[in-house]
Amino acid sequence: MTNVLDILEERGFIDNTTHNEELKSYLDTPGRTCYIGFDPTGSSLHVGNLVPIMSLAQMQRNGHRPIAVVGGGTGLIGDPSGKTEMRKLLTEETLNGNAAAIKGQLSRFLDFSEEKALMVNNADWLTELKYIPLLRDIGRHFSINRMIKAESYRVRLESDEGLSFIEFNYMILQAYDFLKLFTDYDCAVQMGGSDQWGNIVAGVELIRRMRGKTAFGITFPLIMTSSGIKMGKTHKGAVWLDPEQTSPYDYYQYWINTDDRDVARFLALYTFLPMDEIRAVEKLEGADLNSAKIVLAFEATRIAHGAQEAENAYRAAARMFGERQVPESILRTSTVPRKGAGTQADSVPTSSIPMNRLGEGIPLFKLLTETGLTDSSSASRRLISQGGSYINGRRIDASDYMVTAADMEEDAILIRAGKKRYHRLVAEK
RNA sequence: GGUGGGGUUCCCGAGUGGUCAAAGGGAACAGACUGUAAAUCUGUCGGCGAAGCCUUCGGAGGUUCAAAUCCUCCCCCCACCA
Repeated sequence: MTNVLDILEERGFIDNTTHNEELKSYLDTPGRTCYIGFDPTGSSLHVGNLVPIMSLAQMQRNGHRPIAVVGGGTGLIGDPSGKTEMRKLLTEETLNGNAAAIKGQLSRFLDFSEEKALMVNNADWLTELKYIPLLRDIGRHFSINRMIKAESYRVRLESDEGLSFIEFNYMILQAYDFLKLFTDYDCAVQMGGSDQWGNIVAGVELIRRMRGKTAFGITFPLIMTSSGIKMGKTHKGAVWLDPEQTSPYDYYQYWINTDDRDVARFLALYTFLPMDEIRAVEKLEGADLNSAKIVLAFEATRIAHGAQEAENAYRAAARMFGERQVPESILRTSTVPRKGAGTQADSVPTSSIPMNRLGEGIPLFKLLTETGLTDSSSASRRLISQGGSYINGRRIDASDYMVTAADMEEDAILIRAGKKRYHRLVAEK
């Protein structure tokens, strides 16, 4: 069980592969090169991108060389796959900025030293292409008859939205990417989400036609939570890897709130913990299952933001929700703190408030809005009247409650809205 | 270009002159129950320091005591035809 393909399979990464047996033996030799394209349509990757990222990391940990292709060139076109409508076209500037940001984030997951992993931007070659030579050299290998049968195009051809010519070319460019990487980096494996199947196969075939060699494709399943939501989505939008957009504490909390049914599956996908430990998690329930969630959250945060941030988030959560000792027997390889790491408040959203304002007293409903815990005074009143507002853990149900210096506890006031949202107020001297 | 149908509060979707801050569902939020889970039940779900007031039904005007609802122009979407 050392072949990466088996590992990926076992951990739930595989949706489909091209010529599975050949691929497997191809990967028996270490030092193979594989790639995944990342769309630079945003300035940050998010939890939904984690499966591709982790698969590259698994590849690297098992002796192969991953290439992350930032789609600076294809991003100028817009992939119609899996989209019901045409994407807005982005400017080259924006795309380049995004590409740079994404590179930074990937380096958390992959070791780029000594070219153990590579990052390239397909804008480097795609923007150089000349139309006529492209048509003559590449275009002639593509059959329109075949292309329009591809799921991604068919959906759009049948829809009211239609498919623009620019999008129709996307497949050709992605196939060209694969050919280019195959030629320049000896990269014979492309991976991607299941919606990429058509694009990947197009590349595999292009390589066979033009080089007479076999290249391979692997696709990942679309990960949904058991409650039927796309992975990494919350009502507030995506869960980002950029700590500026999603704080490590919120990131940790996202994982803590994992549905019971998903814990083991997510541990396999989103951590590097050994499978035999993870399988044991499937039998856990109740409090122990919550311990497993702590490990999941800790590991996921550690991988994305580093050990320090993970520990801060752990301690902040312990302070807010009470500390739970993670038993040694559960996922023992994890470096999660197990013996009372203590608590800390730094990771909880904190703001300061002038002492004199506290002297006069501030209505609680105003403070709730100021700290961002509610959107309006009306919402605050609602919250208070429903018994969802707390100061230092004590429920406040007087809608006209005045917050004063008397509410200070250890130089701070901890305001809570509902069960999970906290804000800490520190007095300015 | 022609003809017909639409654009409603976060989403879907009712509403065709007052009783509409606007049915119903979903999402969300709070409470209870729990394990910071799920399911369930209850409540809430435009804004404003209560009554009351203010803003909202694609945009701009108009008719009317009164408009999401009627009229005019404009923008956008869809269907069929060309």
